[in-house]
Amino acid sequence: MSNPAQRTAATDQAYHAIRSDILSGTLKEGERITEQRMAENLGLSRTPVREAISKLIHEGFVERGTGYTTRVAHFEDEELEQMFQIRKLLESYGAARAAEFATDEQVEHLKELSAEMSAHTPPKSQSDYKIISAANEKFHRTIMEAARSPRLSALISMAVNVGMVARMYHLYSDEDLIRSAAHHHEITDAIAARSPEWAASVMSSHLLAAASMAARAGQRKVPAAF
Amino acid sequence: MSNPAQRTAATDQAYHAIRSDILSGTLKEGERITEQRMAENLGLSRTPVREAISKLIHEGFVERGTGYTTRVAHFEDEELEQMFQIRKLLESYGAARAAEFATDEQVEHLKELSAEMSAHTPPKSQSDYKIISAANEKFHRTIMEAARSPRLSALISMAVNVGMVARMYHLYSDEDLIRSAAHHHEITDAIAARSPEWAASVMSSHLLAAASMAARAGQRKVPAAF
DNA sequence: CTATAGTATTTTGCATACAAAAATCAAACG
DNA sequence: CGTTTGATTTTTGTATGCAAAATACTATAG
Repeated sequence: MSNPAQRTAATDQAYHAIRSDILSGTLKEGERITEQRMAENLGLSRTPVREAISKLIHEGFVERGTGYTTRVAHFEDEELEQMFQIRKLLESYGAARAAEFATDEQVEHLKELSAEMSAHTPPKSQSDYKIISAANEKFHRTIMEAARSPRLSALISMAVNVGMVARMYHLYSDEDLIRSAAHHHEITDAIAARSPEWAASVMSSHLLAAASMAARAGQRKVPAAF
Repeated sequence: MSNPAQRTAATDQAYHAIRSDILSGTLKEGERITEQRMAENLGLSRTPVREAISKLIHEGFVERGTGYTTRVAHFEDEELEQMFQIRKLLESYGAARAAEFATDEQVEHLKELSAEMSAHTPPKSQSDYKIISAANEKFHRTIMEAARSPRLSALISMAVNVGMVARMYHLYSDEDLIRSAAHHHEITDAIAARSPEWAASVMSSHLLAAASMAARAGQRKVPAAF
């Protein structure tokens, strides 16, 4: 259009913008989205928007129907339950390996992330939710890196529908979040103590608790999160 | 080049071609790949190749280094072990769910497949191997379908496909294959008996045995689990 | 001969163009 | 009034062009 030398990664910009719109509810569940409209709104061309959408599809924020219909993903409660079960299997294993292979720097990083989450728990504002959510994501990713198994990481990233997780976060009660924070601390300690079984066990509890919350949340209606 | 608007999914074509080249070894581990060269080889433009590569990166077949270096992901020897551990986790869970959700028709089908495999075990000819292999594949797929979890199915098929092409015939001794056939029968019985724990337990044994064979076979080839 | 600086060549990221598939709309028909 | 069919407009998939970043190459200095 008129912006030739844009050196700020357009794909990232599109990705975050759309993702944010989905999480904020600006784009509602089931709403149809098109590359062109998104591109126009952002003042970008279709190419980076297209790539961003591909990524969002892979992560489960967006889904393609038959033909040219692309819409904000809506997910079944059953799927959410399944996802947590699978995560439990894979991430427990990952945590055990992390206890074995994590570097001191990674352990330190986990401590920082745990502390950050605790500092904002229970959350008092929307921004607290965002901070917790982001730190949580990074926490789990750091553990998987520490597990030193690219294949495992790839599988988990396929298994985990980030969109589902992010959108259900606001369904956690304060008690849930406090316990979650405690779990993070305990997982960190288990890894620091180099105890694979302990780490796996706590991770398992952590995700079973999450699965239970997911099931419980199925009763209520979701008013589109933060 | 001179190809007017090909309507046969170019992205899929590129994806499968590159993936296949990686699995077959045509593209070696650590080898650098560029969009342009891939596109030229396939007679496509960069765009679909680019998308295919993005997908492959996300799935862990390809990795980006710093800058413009994109190369075939390095496949550690140790990852073989990981692969079986992961498969053990996922397929045991799948077997448990199958015990819960399989239809009578599916149970019947599993019985037929087990019987067919037994009838050709130990194999006396190359065609016996092929029959066993085909029945084995169908057996596992049927269990997966019976598990009623598309996400799980997708993950397992990924885990199995990664680096595990069908050139594993000679790694199994007759004793191995006899035991494998016994496992299949027992898994079928466990599912027929609607016992998730039994099914999961036998499946676990089944894959641990396969892992052990893989370790015994050395660092070179990767067997599929019969 | 090695190291380094400067240049030339790749390689990617983004924008744009165009054709085919799909969706939308409208008119004809029951 | 509802349904179907045909034309019109979106919308996507793919190709292509271009500029900037990164790599490879070359020549020069030490």
